[in-house]
Amino acid sequence: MTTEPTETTRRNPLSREKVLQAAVALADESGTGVPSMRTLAKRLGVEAMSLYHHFRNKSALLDGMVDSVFAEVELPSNDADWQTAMRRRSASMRDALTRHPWAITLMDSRTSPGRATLRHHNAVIGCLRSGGFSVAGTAHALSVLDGYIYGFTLQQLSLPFEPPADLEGVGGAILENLPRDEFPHLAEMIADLALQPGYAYTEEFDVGLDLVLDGLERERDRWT
Amino acid sequence: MTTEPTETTRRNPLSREKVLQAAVALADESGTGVPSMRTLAKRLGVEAMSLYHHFRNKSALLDGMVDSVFAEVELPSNDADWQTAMRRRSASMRDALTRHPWAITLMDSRTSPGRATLRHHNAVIGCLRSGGFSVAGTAHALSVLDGYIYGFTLQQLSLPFEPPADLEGVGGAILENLPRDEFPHLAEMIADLALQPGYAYTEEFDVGLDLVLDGLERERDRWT
DNA sequence: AGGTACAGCCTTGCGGTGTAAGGTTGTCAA
DNA sequence: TTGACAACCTTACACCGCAAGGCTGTACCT
Repeated sequence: MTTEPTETTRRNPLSREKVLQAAVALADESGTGVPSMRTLAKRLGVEAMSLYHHFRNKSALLDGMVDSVFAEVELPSNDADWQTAMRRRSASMRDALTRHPWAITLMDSRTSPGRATLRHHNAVIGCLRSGGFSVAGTAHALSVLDGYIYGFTLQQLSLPFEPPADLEGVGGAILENLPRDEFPHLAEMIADLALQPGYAYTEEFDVGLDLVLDGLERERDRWT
Repeated sequence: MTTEPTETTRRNPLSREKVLQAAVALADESGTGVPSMRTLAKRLGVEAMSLYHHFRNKSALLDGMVDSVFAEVELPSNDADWQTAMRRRSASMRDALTRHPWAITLMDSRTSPGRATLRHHNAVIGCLRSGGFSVAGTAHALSVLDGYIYGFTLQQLSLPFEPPADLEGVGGAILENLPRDEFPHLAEMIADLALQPGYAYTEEFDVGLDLVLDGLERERDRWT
């Protein structure tokens, strides 16, 4: 009697994972942040309300998105010493946050961590513990390290240009309508650094990371 | 002929500053973040669209809010050495961001800094420069310091409880439905630290800050 | 074979959002 | 007196998250 339009529907029903994947992809494409339920549904060839069968509300979906970003982050290996392990997972973390710029803003509004997030934290703690840190010392190290990683990435994302792009043009434009006599040090810094052809803000990350890691190494045995 | 209902209107017309003040207050009260234009207008006894006579769009209002937070931050004084000056302005910065939790989330979406923001950065740069840092060294120091401050505060704000509040209760609740055999290190850490009566996450800030400042002091003369 | 339970999806509708377009009003200078 | 003009309001639109409830194909039981 009727045709069989439901075939396609039945063939590929949507799932938590498929929805999350689409949501992440959509958020990555539009720099405007998280997609709306309606646009997300449209992308999946589905009505908006269907998504609520897989997620209790939008907040749950956001939780899932954040967790899927953590899932992309390389866990610290136990083969290397803790410093190189931390260096690698820090770079991986920063890369993931840069690939998904919406994630860092999302992170601070979510309070219930997912499994990938828990696994990540557990692995990092384990790495530091077997690297010789006490429990309290691990807490200190985690606080400084993650604080630095998130904060640096946050700053980098708020820069008014793409990281490798023409810093000269933007820097010059800022310099032009900046009252140089009112903010002399700021003007000097932009002039000296940002306009230097070779300057890449991204490299600052490693400078700070090394500073933090050196400090941790020095304090490690003092932290009982 | 008509009565004079406009008297109150004429007596206190709204201004950029009054709108900003109300917006900040409203954002502080409701933990839900930035107020909508309508609720903000209602608070001011005005219709929503009236606000657009003082701000080109909502983004401009948000810029103003962020700038007004920077205006609250204590500028580094030139009387003390750079380390204590940085320690004081860091604490002041963290306090401001804690008073206005919505600000840090807002910061990364704004790209055009206001006057108070520029003044703040200029003063910090000046303090480091006269503390003996080269231009490049100041850039490094700024990157690490601000990164740490923002990142730490971001983490602190995303904790699922009020900083001084009952960590025991929440920690215990988390511990209960956490698969301890799957995340042993995480469980150990929560058990050992968070449930300790004396533990206050806030104090972690100073531990990390001292670590960063010590590192900066050590690297200062190496950075040409 | 017939009945029933149910997961998956859709429809409708509500109260909220930012803001474009244009109307109204009080003030002040010419 | 007139006109310009800033401040403010009204209306309207397209979007948002989501509560409530309807429909339909599948699966299992008797």
